[in-house]
Amino acid sequence: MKIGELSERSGLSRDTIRLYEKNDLISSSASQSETNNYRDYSDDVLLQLKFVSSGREAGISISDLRELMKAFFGSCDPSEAENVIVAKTAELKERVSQIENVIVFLDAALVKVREGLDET
Amino acid sequence: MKIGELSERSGLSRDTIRLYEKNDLISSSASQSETNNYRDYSDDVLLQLKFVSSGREAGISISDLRELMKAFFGSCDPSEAENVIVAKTAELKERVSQIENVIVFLDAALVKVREGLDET
DNA sequence: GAAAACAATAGACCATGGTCCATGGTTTGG
DNA sequence: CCAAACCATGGACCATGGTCTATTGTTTTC
Repeated sequence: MKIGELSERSGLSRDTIRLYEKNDLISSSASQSETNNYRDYSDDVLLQLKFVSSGREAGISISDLRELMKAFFGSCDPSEAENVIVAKTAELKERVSQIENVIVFLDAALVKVREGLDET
Repeated sequence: MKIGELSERSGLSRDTIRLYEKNDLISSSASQSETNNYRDYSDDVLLQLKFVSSGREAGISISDLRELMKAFFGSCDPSEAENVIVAKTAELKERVSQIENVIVFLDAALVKVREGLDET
């Protein structure tokens, strides 16, 4: 499919898709036509973009995602892929626990605020 | 205390502290001395910075943190503070679940990678 | 076949979150 | 008293992640 359809189906702008491609998160091939230089994207790319955008929403950087994509889909050796995935999983879990710490703090603050409300 | 000590004790650079102060995450008072324009930071600020930096590490933006700091320490009315805290808590929980989705994906990928390793 | 819609490329632009540097003033230690 | 260490201010600079624009070329569609 061409970038327009991919954009439509992925919910990402053309610009963002091109940015991701430039950063090696996805790849494409030249279209069959000899008269243009349009890029052709496979259906797989759609799945990859879904992963990428959920990763971005979760706060994972593009360069981290590039490593992960390489581990998943690239042809690098599986034991290195394993290392990357294990490492990133650990990072993400650390991140979750950081956020949960903040949530705990917020919960405590909420209790205090509500006590203040009661007294008023 | 002066900014140097605060920097030392908080683990944040002077520049970062000044950035946070400019963004109203913390505040300071003029020093007693009439001959300089140094700022003076209370011990409370140290706690606030601890919260801010853990929030930053958890990926919370400065402007979001500003709202939270206002809710905690500011003099805005408690019911609005409650709203802010509840809203931010919900956002953070959403973020956690996004990250956990990615982790699930990574776990599945890991299994596949390991199967691949076994076969080799 | 002409206009509208689409594509590629490059570069400008923007916000965010920091760091670094230059300047000039202040304080502190020896 | 003098140098070293500290402070404030402002602006430059950087990376990241993305959007917007202009230009030029290609397809679609009527």
